[in-house]
Amino acid sequence: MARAKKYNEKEVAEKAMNLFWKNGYANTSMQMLEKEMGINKFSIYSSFGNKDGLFLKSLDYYKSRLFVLVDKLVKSTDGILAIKEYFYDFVDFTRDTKHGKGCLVTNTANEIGLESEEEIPQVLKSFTDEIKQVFADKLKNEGNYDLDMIEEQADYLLISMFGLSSATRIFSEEQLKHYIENIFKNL
Amino acid sequence: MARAKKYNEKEVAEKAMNLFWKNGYANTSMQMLEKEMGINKFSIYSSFGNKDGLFLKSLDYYKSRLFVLVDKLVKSTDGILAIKEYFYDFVDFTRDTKHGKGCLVTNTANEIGLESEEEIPQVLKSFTDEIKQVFADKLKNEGNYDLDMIEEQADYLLISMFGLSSATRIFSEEQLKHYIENIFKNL
DNA sequence: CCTAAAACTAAACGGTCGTTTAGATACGAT
DNA sequence: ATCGTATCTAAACGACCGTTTAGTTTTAGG
Repeated sequence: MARAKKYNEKEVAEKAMNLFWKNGYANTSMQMLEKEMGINKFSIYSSFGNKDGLFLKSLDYYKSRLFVLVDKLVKSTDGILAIKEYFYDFVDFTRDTKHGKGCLVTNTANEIGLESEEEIPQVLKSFTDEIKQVFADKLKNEGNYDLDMIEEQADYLLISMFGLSSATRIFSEEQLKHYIENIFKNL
Repeated sequence: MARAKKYNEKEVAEKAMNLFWKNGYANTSMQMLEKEMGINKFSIYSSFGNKDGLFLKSLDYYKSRLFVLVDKLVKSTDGILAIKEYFYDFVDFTRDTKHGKGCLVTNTANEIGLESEEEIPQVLKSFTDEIKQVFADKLKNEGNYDLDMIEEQADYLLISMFGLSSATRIFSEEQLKHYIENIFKNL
């Protein structure tokens, strides 16, 4: 042992996440991160390896924040109504930040895709799969759907979430409300 | 008059569009464009001014391609069914390319936003406004909606198009079908 | 044919990217 | 107290970015 770190890795990772969230992966440079995180590039590299490593840690932190909403959904007994509430919670979640920049996961999926075998796309893919599974489980509890129908509706809800995420960056609260109400009109 | 250009501006702009479409705005470099368009950087700059100018011309060309579908929608007498068909046409349109990269307009909107006063976001904004207006007109012809309802449903359809555009990059033909069918189930 | 202007090629510009390195500094362990 | 090691600062790395420039080639008009 020699010298102790002056910064907390969780804290600086959170700051990094906010910058990635606001600007996207490619448009967030190490120089900007250096400034925002308040530590030197050397420290960033020694703590997180490289830019991808830092982004993965940022994603971790983002997911843990989002899981508060997901957990509420999982634990609810309200069935489809709980999914609708999750959509509204998600809008509030994106509005919570100064920047109205949608969802870090969906933004990154739109930016770099989900198809590559690289680690970041894989993490994104497994997250969206997880969300879809939660939707499917909720629909299962509803009872009045056969298995094919559940798969179909879960896809519908997941894609609608992608739309909602884009929409939070562009459309007004009122327009988002109309969108959500229409999504659940026939479920 | 001195020397004549060896290339056709429309042709090279189309090639540029395909590269922008595949890779996004920021991730398409002038070097890549030089190679794809088959002409020197000097020629690109003398024909299009700069990267933004080239992108705007690419957007022009893209819109003219997409307007084939929009025109069909405008001229149709099938009301809401025509909008649904437009959604399916749009999926085919994105599938027409080797790369399954969604819609150049929505991709760019997701990448750089619609809020800045710069020319590119303004062009994107006016295009999405135009599409929304087409949706609204179709709904008007349907007769059984009041004006508030039309505004609301047009927003719903436009945001659904954003979702569909993202979805074409990630989900299967079958999943997209489920999504579209669900969108129009209650209209 | 000659000339002048436009289109071409290729190299270089300054700036920023992600990443690395050299050297100064601080501090727990002996 | 001092030594060894981990953390810090700050500068530099090569690569690529969008853009410009200098110099050559082509060709229409007089």
